[in-house]
Amino acid sequence: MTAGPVRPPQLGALEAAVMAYLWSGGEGDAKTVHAALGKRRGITLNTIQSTLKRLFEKGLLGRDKVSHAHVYRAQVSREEFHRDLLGELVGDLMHGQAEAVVAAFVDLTERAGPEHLARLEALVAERRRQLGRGSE
Amino acid sequence: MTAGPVRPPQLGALEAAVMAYLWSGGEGDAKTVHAALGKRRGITLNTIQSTLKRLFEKGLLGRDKVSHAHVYRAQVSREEFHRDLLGELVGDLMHGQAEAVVAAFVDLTERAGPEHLARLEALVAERRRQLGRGSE
DNA sequence: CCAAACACCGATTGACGGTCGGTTTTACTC
DNA sequence: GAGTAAAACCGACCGTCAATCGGTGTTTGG
Repeated sequence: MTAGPVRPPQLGALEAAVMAYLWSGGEGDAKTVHAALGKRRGITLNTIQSTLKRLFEKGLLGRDKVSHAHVYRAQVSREEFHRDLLGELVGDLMHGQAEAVVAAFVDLTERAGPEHLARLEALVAERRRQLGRGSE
Repeated sequence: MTAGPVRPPQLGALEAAVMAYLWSGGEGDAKTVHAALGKRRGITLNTIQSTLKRLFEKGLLGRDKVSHAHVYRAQVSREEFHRDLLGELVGDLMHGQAEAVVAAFVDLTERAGPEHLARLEALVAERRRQLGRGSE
């Protein structure tokens, strides 16, 4: 096996909305999801069904047959998905420009809310402390 | 103002290669770029030309007419582009999961090379120090 | 067994990137 | 100034992919 690079699939707008719904709501069948966000968008139940199926095929959703309906649920947690997404990008960018990437991230963190900087610093400190033992 | 959504365009494989070349090489016309990476791929000069033009239209490249040829150069630095790219993603993810995003990033930084953690910590510390005083 | 509920298939549309062929424009050279 | 070669430009086609839905199976509950 060739070690498939864990490519987190790019999601379209509707796909992202569906994932967000299931990450928050836990689970749901096509009808439920359609009621929650299909109605507003004026799209048919069929569209939701197709989207759910595609997400299922991408491995992002799991499903169980309950009576004659599929009940979908997230197969990959929001955190996991985001981690992969970020990892994909950062992994690419880190080649040669690691410094710049790190700096950019600090910048973004501050912009997202200076209070997050404290959290960031604490996490980094902890990691470094753990690195202290064992290696140089 | 709410900040114009600076959407960094997603680049295709060839586009990314061209940008990488110009970020490193400084500048070049279609022929140069084609010689550098078109030949290997067995693609026409025309293809390179189209790609350069699209990147120009996206605002990523600038160009000057020298004699009857366009000489292209990066209009957006690699760092700037990466910053925008990262900003786009992080901005999306930070909504609600800021903690997780920060943690994931620290994780990735360590994986990319534990020596980067020191840099990260230093940067964060500096930012926090600057937050203490007024601005300017 | 029949009808509703639901899944599945196939087709279409609209972006986009990659890829070129063919045409037009441009700029030197004689 | 005409001729020519270089390069730009235009338009077209293909492949991929998400969104969208109509039509057709399939399952189930009464």
